[in-house]
Amino acid sequence: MKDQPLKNREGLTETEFLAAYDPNRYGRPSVTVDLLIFTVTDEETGSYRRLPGKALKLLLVRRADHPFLGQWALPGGFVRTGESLNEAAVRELREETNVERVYLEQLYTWGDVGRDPRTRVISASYLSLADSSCLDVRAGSDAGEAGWFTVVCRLTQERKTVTPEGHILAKTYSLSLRHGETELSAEIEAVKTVEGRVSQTQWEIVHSEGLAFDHAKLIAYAVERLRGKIKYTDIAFRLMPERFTLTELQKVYEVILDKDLLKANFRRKLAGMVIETDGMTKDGGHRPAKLYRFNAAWADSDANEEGRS
Amino acid sequence: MKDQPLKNREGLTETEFLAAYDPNRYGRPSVTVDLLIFTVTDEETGSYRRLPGKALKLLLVRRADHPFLGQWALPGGFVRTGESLNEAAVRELREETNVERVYLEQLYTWGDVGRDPRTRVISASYLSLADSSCLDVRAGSDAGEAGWFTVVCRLTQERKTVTPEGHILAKTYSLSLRHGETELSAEIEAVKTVEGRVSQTQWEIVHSEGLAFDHAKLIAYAVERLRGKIKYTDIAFRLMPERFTLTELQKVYEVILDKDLLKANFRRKLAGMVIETDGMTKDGGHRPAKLYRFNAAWADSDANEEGRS
DNA sequence: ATAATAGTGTCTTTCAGACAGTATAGT
DNA sequence: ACTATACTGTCTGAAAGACACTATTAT
Repeated sequence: MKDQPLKNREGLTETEFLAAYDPNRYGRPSVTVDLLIFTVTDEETGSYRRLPGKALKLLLVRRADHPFLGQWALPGGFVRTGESLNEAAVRELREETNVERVYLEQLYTWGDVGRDPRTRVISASYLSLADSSCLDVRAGSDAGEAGWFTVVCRLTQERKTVTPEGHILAKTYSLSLRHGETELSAEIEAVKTVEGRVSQTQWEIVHSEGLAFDHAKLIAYAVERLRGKIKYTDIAFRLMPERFTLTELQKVYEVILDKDLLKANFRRKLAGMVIETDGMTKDGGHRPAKLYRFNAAWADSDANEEGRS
Repeated sequence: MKDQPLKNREGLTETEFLAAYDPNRYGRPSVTVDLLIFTVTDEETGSYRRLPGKALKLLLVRRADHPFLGQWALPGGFVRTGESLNEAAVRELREETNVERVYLEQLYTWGDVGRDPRTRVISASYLSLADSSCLDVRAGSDAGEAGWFTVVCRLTQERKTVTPEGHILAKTYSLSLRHGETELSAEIEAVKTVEGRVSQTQWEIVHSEGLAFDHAKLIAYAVERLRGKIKYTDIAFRLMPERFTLTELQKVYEVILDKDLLKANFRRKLAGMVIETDGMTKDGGHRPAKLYRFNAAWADSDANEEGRS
């Protein structure tokens, strides 16, 4: 607004100030992005003229170095100086899966001290969803082993304690990840405390086996979030191929929500989000189904999304 | 699982590896927390026996140094080495407002390059809500001026463009912040792009006057989030005093949502969240109202809260 | 015919929205 | 009586949940 440069208390102009600025005045943590890349695959039922089931899969990589050598971790890496947080997430995603144009959304940033034994690390977690037919399932040009793990995350306990000033709601999730012979498991608790006019939610790992860092927590959090958002947004379609039957779509919802839905109601609810194509399935032993595609003109009500919050 | 220590490719055990680890191998950005501290205050209507109106207020501090010297910014600061992200937010909140036990929730982490001219800065934004009667309104033991700004954030334009492969939904918000003679204004766009099976939302500042950094974006995002959450959680009560009338509560909803609500419906919807007390208002020229308090046993359905998503 | 899936019709309950009405203090 | 607020009753229509029913293919 003024043409003559402002000076601060030391009498420096902004240019002078910036030239003298020492970026190391405050300790600097390392910042990483961690990716939760989910997809849904068909699982053969084997038996005669039955439709394949669906499984929710998550990509994990095996750690080839300390710390947590040999354990499984979420793909991710350090944010570089010249790239934004989102760009780092896109880069890591491409490095791990060779896909680029898929759904990617920032979830939560984890910043506890001691999360990483090497140094102070703050990690922004990103949720990514992809159609399995677009993915090289032998993922990872990156070094080391990678694998798609079948995810089962189940609410196993819900405790509510009423206190004089409020209540405590503790939910325990058991998380199980399977890939071939490898089975990882963990138990995570989400504790919500309401006390007077204050409330707070905390996620804690009760126990974790085979998973590196605090990644069990990040996974449980992401699954919960996925479950929440699938109810009121169109994210499920990010997991579908171009054309699909309504039964396939319903199975995707069911595997994510970990519960069965009623067919008639499901179809009514999703009617506006899909468009009938002229294709039909013509496989085996039963009535063929119409193929649908996503109605890209459908607009959800939620503005707060970061490709949400 | 094994008692004999694992060694990596260089033959180092974990202890050896950690001792040799160079934390500066990757560039380290600075990390800050930025606080969006909202409260609701009474605004005198002046005129005869009328109830006071309500205003949504946000705490801003005036920058006493470069960059953006003299402009207004969100309170916040660097995360220290020994404290978690949440702890840093709690500390900054205390430093700015002398309150500690209030609602605090992580919102989103902003990591664009060039957000801060000093150095690479990544900022986790936190939403805080407090009852104005708990706050020292002359906020800030911290150096410099601070002020509670009346927030008006209004959706001024909504453009939907249908493309062959999807659609683009652009929402323009006009943000206005007033505190005494000072008036800050900005225009922010939230652009959601749906293209085939990919979607993405981006927030951009169209113009910003008097607000430092990209804080206009953080504010618009927080207001949108607050509007979203007030509909399905109990956060509104974090802004209320111990006892309140239903009309007061309704006015808080109205000032946040920036629209009028129908009384009968509002009361029906909130009936389960409040408990009648035996108090009554006994002020002026009209029928007295019952006083209510928050029903702390009320449980919202949303697990995904930090301190949701 | 039968197995297995595809797809529809409709009843009930719940809830949001709209509106009209009654009640009660101070002056 | 009048003003300004407090509070209630009820109609409507949309959406969610539950369930029963019909349709169509390959073998």
